Amino acid sequence: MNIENVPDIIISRLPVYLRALERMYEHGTITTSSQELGEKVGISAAQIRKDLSQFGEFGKQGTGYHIPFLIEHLRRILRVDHPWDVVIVGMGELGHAIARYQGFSVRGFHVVMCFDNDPTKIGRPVCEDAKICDLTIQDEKLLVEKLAGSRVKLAMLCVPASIAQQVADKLVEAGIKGILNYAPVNLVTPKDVRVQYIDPTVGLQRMAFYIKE
Amino acid sequence: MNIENVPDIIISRLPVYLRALERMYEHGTITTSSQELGEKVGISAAQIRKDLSQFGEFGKQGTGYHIPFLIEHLRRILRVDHPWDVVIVGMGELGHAIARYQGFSVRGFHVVMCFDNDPTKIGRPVCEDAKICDLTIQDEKLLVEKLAGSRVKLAMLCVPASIAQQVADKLVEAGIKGILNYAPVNLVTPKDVRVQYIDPTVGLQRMAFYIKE
DNA sequence: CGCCAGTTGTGTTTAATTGCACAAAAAAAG
DNA sequence: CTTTTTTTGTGCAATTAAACACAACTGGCG
Repeated sequence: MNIENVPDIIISRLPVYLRALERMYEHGTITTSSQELGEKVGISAAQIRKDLSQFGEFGKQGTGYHIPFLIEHLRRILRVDHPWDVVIVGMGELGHAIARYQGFSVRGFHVVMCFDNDPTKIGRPVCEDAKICDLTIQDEKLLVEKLAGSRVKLAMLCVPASIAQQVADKLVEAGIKGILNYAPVNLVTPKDVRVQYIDPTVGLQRMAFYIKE
Repeated sequence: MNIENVPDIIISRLPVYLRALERMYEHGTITTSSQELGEKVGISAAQIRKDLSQFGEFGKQGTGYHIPFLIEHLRRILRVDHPWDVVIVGMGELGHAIARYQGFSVRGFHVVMCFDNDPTKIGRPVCEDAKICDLTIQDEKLLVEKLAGSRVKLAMLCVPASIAQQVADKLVEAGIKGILNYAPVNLVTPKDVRVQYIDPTVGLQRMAFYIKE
């Protein structure tokens, strides 16, 4: 039950459990079993019980798990029981789409600043409709300055692959501890700075392997 | 060297190797070692050698790997040595952004049809500028009909979570074998239909766990 | 040509992950 | 109140994945 050295593979499943539980709760379900949850997320019941048991005893024999209780604990474990501020670097098509997307905010991640290195973009509003997003694109040169001392620890990286590493280095310098990297390159970072990769093509290629006709 | 039962975890790394190799090749490098490649992708050299050895002997002692040769073989293994047609279902903000995004096409995945169930969207062009994307949004009701008998085997699912499963069922019925799912729900599919999940929030939550102050 | 530095492919060992199975507890049924 | 059913948490076994280590091969150089 030492939360410090829980293997990452277990951590990686918790958001999936949380997502499914939140969904069930929205649908009015207040109790579930490892079996039922397992069917929803495609993971064996034993696996789920073992994963959860790393952090405490949340279930009750004969009954299962009380959903709101488990949600609360998972959020606390993942440290998403409070909202997080996030910045976006690289305001191309993708950066704009992400900034406008409402889904992050709903799930507790607030975009608070946007940066780009293109002088023609700097100073422009991210979105015409200020109700959707009232941010202004800032100069990437000011990144370190603006972030140092702020509480922002998470960034989404949407710059071209060719400059992703150097921008990542700046993010590290600015005290960022987690980078959601949309650029199709692996990043090298100090080990206290985590990177999560989002490359749809990798997913497509991986599936293509299995399609035989 | 029986390609059929190579573990999925190995397959999942191949696109990452391929991506790095293509990048190196674009930069004019024509030879690399497992050591060097490992540093680029953050995976041990031994792991890379063992992964590749599942499919044949591509390297040469003393020299390493000839990059274009290895790229060619990885593409053949992953079956991305020819382009793939893909459809998008759900033309909200996200679906539009994906349809306009040029990156898929560059890496061999061509968007050939777009569907939505909203009558006000059906018949509209995906993009004002036909040079970027000259597709028209089609009625989701026609999905099965249009796809059956076509060679399309891959789909990107961008509909709201609430209807994702039922649309996925239709995709399965239409003969789709791989779904890139952007909806934040797990999908249940027959085991010959693969699903890859893209949920940025999961990545953010996973990183949030490690940020302690 | 012979030696050295570099590098692969793989057999073997070690570590990590998952699956199994069951006692213990709770609730439901009789 | 007793029995049956349900379901958890967990020790142990089995499986899977990763790391290690080295023989075998290659190319370069004196």
